[in-house]
Amino acid sequence: MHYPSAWLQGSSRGESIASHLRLQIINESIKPGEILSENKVAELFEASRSPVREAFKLLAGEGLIRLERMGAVVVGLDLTHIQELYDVRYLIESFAQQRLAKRDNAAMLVRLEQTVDRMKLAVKHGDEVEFAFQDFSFHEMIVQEAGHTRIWHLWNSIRSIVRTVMLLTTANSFRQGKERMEWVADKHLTVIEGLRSGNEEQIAKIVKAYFADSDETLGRSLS
Amino acid sequence: MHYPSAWLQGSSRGESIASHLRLQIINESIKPGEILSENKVAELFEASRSPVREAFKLLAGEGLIRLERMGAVVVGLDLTHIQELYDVRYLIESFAQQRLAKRDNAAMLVRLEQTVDRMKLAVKHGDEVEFAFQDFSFHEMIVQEAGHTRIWHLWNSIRSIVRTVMLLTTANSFRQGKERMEWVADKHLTVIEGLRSGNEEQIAKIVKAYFADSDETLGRSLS
DNA sequence: AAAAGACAAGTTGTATACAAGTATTCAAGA
DNA sequence: TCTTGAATACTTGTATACAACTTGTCTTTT
Repeated sequence: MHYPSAWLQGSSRGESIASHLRLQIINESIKPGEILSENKVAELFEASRSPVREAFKLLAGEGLIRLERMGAVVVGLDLTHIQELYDVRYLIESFAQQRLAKRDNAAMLVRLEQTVDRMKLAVKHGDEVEFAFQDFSFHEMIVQEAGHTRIWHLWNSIRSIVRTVMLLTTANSFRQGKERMEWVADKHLTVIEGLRSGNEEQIAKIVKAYFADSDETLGRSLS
Repeated sequence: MHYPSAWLQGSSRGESIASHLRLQIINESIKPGEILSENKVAELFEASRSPVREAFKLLAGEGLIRLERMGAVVVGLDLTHIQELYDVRYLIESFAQQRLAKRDNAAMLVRLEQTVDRMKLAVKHGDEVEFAFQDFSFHEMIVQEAGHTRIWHLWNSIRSIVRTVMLLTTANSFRQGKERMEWVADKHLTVIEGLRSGNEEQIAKIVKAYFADSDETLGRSLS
């Protein structure tokens, strides 16, 4: 499995290398405990140390590797870590949605619906990568629209990992059939309904249910 | 005002430059809208572009500057942004404390009490920098002890900013007299009491009160 | 006078070079 | 056989070099 090249548009060599390594680490093609050196990785990607160094800094900031005196130690993302990632996503997204509850979201809701439509289209075409992309966009849009600088930066700090995890789990979920994916897409409609209601308690309930389901989906896709 | 050199122990030239720039940006010695170029900053710090580049990446990740094609644009931290920072701190810390509620925290509580003692000693000696350091350590300890990898990384992503903001606001608060600082130190004791009780609702109430107070302190120190 | 185009200065992204420090290995001696 | 020590190879952090691109200015042309 390769990182979708379309997702690398406009990114530097360093970010590109980071994306490939990130996928392989989460993928466990590169295993926890392994030691990466700037020189070896540079040779592997046929690049110089500069962009590799940038990639290492990015991955270290995401906690996927740990920079030490002699080599970068791969930390990896086991199931526990992924569940922790969902904890954080829940924290960020419920904050964002509570903030949106008070506003007029008409324009955003239209775009969210369009996104869900694209998800369903992706199911029809059997296009996993497109589905993952739209799923990601859906959640990112909510966080962005909340208009909270710091929350947005928190999201940015896990953005790449979330995108990659979504790519992998979506690929797994697709193997459970199209009905399952339809169900996943429909789950997003409940979120839209919540936001449309503008009722804070109802939104809280829906977001909670959403991530409880996601957690269950996660367990299912990795067993 | 300079960044305390003791806080730079073990950090690379790049992190060091980042710390100095960070202080000046939050300080508004460097104003929003200004454009920094790698070459000029390198010359200023008598370093090469490599560490400056690293510093820019760090500051961009923290949202203090925005990397563009031609130069880095200073974003800065106005009062609104700082309040947003407190929102995030509240989010992180209440999550961490809720997690701690279920555990046995005897050892940690001792260390927290020691930290508060050091804060009071710092007040006695009129040592602002030491106070800020202990205050910072207090909150970092709580997040770390929660033992949640992802929350820890969220904290890491705002760590440097929080530290610097604390340094500046503490310096301001000191001008309001020692009684005020004693009061700030005592506030931390209520947090310890909460954690000792192990009661989730009580903890929630205390953390909420703590950050409400901090927000008020913030307004006071910047007006 | 105004517009268009070429040129010059400055910027980043990447590659390479160098220096300081660390781990490993291998050999020699107890 | 085990320990000790020196040498070697490899690591990162920083400095410098180069290429591609952007921007603003100045000249030339209409």
